[in-house]
Amino acid sequence: MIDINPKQIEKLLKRGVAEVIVEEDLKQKLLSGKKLRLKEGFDPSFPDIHLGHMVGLRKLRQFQELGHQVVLIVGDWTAQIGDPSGQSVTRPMLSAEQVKNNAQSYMEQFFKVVDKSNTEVRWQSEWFADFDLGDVIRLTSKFTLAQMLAREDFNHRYQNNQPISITEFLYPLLQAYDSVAIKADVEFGGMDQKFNLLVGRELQSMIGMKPQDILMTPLLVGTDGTKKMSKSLGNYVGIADPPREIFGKIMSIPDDLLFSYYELLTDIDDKELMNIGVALNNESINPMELKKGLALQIVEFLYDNQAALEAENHFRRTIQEKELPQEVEKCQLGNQTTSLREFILAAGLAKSRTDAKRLVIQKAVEVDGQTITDVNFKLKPGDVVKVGKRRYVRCV
RNA sequence: GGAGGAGUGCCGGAGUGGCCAAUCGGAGCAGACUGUAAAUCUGCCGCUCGGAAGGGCUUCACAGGUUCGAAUCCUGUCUCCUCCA
Repeated sequence: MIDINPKQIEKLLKRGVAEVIVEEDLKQKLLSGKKLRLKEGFDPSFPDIHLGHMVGLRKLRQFQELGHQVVLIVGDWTAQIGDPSGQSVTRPMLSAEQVKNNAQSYMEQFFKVVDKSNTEVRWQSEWFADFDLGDVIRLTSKFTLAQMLAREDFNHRYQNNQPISITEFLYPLLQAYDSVAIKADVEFGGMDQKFNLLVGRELQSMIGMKPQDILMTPLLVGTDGTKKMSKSLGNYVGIADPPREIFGKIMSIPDDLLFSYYELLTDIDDKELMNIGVALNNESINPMELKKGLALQIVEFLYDNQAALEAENHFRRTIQEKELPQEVEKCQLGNQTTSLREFILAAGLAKSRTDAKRLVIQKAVEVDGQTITDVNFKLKPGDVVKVGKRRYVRCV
């Protein structure tokens, strides 16, 4: 039932793992043949999962394949506080209503990566609904301000006279209590979760439970190549994005990111991974080709082979060969909108008349393959207007 | 309860009476180039008229006021932060 192949286990604990606490302990647990409860929590404050989350989810999936049990915690309470991790400002509270809606769509995406049949979904409200003030006081009394300030982001904010709300201190405590409630053996999370994860260990042992081990995955750098992937920074590739978009976004990552993306987001074996590293270093391969391979694999994983090939094809035609895409959006050519500028505006290709004019003057507009710099250029039905690198509209 | 500080364009953040639609950085958009929607370089980046030069309009929390003239000064309001208690 439970796979205890030491080689396999060794591999899982190495590739794409930032840190394990306590490594030796976790190894023993995995070798024991016991079915482990793998905790993963999420806050339904943002309903979208991106590739950054996928790094951890893939790890979960791999452990699942050894036969272990994933316990997914829906943080319907913590979401209302907002995770302070990595934040430099206080988060606004969400309504219980919003949280419910987000959780649903979040899970749909979650199970694109993690095996649903082997996952137990638990809502925090199962145990927090009955929490009364006494419980809260008992829970908070176990921790000190010094402990909280040991945490870097709190400390930073404190030093800089930035506000920290009391509820934010509650966040790690609630998350820790989840581990108690579901008797977690291992908790998964990104490196930015370290503090929260450690509090879970602490609380468990205070209560006389064997503390969970912690497996942290590295933070994936976003498509901008500098900051961690995050929705609010806009440098993300969403798991639910359509295939073409995923493909395109992958193609736009800086070359430097290629290796880590391969390492964290694909299943290619370690040997092949090393080869890629070498090839990148001595420039014996065109990074573009590697990027295509990466994009293919990711789209295939999230959709299927056919979608991946289609997306690649689309990329090659429209971007590399600058061909017209097969289906082009249409826009009605009204009396008022026969001039190029008006049409661009009406078709939603520019946000204002000034903006439309700017595009034309900057040589960003082509009509039937000809660059046009005259804003008053008269369009006729059938003309295809191209704005920028990849936006096309046909006049009707 | 008291003292002090802050609110500027998508974000960060200059600017303390005219030279300000407002420096700079980031994001974004575009062009060139390229082995790529990478990197690099260049331009743009409130609305509007104009091919352009240039003009008009609405902006610097909100509402009033002083002034020939205000993001900048005054009054009030709202919001936020810090410190003391």
